Amino acid sequence: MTARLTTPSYLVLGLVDKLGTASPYDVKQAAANYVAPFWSLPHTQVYAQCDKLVEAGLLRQEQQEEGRRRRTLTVTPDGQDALREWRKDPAVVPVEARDLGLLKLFFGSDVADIGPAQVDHHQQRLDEYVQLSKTSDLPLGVAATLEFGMAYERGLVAFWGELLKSATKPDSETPHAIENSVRGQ
Amino acid sequence: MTARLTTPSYLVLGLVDKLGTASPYDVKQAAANYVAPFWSLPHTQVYAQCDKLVEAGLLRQEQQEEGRRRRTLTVTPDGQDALREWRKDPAVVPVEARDLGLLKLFFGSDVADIGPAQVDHHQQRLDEYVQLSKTSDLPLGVAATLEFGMAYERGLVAFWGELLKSATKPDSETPHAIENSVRGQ
DNA sequence: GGGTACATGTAATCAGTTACATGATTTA
DNA sequence: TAAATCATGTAACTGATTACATGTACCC
Repeated sequence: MTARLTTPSYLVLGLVDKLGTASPYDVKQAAANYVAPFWSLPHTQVYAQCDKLVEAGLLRQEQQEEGRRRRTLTVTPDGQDALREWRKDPAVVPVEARDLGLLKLFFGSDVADIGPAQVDHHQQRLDEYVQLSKTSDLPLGVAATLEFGMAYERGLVAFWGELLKSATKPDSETPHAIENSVRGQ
Repeated sequence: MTARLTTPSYLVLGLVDKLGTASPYDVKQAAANYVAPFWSLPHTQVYAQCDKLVEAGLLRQEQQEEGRRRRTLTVTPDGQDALREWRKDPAVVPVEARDLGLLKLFFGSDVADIGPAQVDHHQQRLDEYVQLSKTSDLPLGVAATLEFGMAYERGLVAFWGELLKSATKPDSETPHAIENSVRGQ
């Protein structure tokens, strides 16, 4: 209880909970596979958070004395409580887009310069999500976040695509053309 | 040239450029008014970046010796070059959503617990953007980012709203219901 | 036997936030 | 003249990244 828990803490705690029993490495893998697109963290963070959670009594740890000295982590009852509390807490933390492309656009970048790469990028991510969403038996929450991801990428593909279109036809450069296209997507 | 420039550096540089001549305080104000919703930074950051940019020769600084010791900043030709380069660079830096609500959803939060606050929050931000977008004579880039912001908030209102709807009618809890509603927005 | 992926860490650094601090103008 | 806001900073901290390091198991 000494150390304050941050979102990455709960991310690790939640993943261990999801996995049942897991080594930090398993957590790292799970993070890379499931949450990476919308909340990634390097393996050093995973290890750091595991230590913190063990110290706080939210994770129980057993370590092999030999060989790879693999650690095995399990969520303790205290950990379960903490996780339940966290899940229930409706407090909204405002998120900032912090999109570099958007910022450049704000500062007057030429859409012809940066637009095409944006479209490519978001189309590619969209394709990945669509592929992932075809996996059967996804838990509801996971499916929902994937749906969100797809809607988001679709929106961005449309946003940049539409900007490009109106940039090449300078006479139709009205903001409303953009708005409608994004909304309509 | 010694210190590496980060996105906040360019944000400050870009704002000074936009303002023509500005004190760090002006930059702080401009940041709060224009870019805050999607890329905010505290005033200490503004001052730190100004120092860095002056040292790098991208900003020129004149300081009053008396009174409020106000600093006046202008973008140097080198600064203009750096800014132009930056604006042109199409490199895409992937953004992570890092949305706490989404993460909780991923870990199985009950939509009834966290959904309503999400809807309220995003609706409120949407209203703010709509209000802002009514300002006349917005530069094209600014208008475009605002349009993006509105599309984003609209999407999130729809996303959580739809989740809430399907959560209360358990028999229609198919992912497709969610997908269609978000997409259709 | 040698390369690759597994698994785990440490140490240094850094960007960014929070808290604290202060004096200068303006306005009621 | 007192309060509010203007304008500028310093210092401490901390969450997180980057770079470095190392030994284990598996597969060809």
